[in-house]
Amino acid sequence: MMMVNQSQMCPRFEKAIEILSKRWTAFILFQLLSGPKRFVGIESSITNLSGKVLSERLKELEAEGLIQRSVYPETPVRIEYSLTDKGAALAPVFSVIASWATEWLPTTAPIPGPECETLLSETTSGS
Amino acid sequence: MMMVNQSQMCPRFEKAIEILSKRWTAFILFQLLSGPKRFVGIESSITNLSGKVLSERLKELEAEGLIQRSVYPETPVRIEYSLTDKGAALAPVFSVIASWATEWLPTTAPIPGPECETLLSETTSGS
DNA sequence: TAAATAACTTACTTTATGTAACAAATGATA
DNA sequence: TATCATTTGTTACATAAAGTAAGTTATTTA
Repeated sequence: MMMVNQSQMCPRFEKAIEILSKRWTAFILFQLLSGPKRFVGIESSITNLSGKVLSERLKELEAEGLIQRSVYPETPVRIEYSLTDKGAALAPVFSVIASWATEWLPTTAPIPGPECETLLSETTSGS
Repeated sequence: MMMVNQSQMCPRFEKAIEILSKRWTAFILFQLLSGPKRFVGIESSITNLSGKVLSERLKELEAEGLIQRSVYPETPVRIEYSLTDKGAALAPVFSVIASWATEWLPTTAPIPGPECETLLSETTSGS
């Protein structure tokens, strides 16, 4: 029997969705949008993300060319993760998602959290 | 010990990312962007998506108000899934992702697939 | 009554993720 | 030199999510 790629999608678009919809990757990328961060910094900023999976994701994202890993041999060693140009180019994606969330998701905040408007910093201006 | 929500993210934005980054949901929503589809139509258009998970996701998306389930009591019964206004409002998200993919992902097409440029237009010829 | 068809469900297997203890790397310090 | 403190991971094991394939329901036709 002949195996057929039945997807009607552009392979690059499909790949982009695969990257972004893998669990935790979008959160990790978003956290790095605001600047370089260390391992524990990312870990503690994302609820329920385990160090084990963060380690896997960081390797995957580095392999995809979305983030860069920089080692600073201080005492103790400091390792920073930052977005590459390719990764930083995803900013508009998060901006559009934020716009949609603002318009369509209920606010339902039992405890008032941080102001949403400020969270996307320089990317907040509508497209 | 006091439990603290350590996330620095806007709850609505976090929710949006959660929805979109759950496995298969983005693909399902994208498929519905081009118009209402039946269960098997969605299933066959997304490689490796099982009927079991599709069934779960469709219920979740309906519960979120992103899609609508319509029953047509014909012979045999026909059930169509379509985007609500809330769901259709996600179109720009996919558009921006597609732009990013076009600019930053390698084309690496061993077999030339469908033209990427046409895939996000509402006028895409249906399956 | 039985077949045909679409839309799911259920039981079971495989894969992904969470948890918590442990190892590797680094320079300061004894 | 050797040990220590600190950060960054990694490993072993348990739990949760997803894949597979057979079964169920509902309906009309024969």
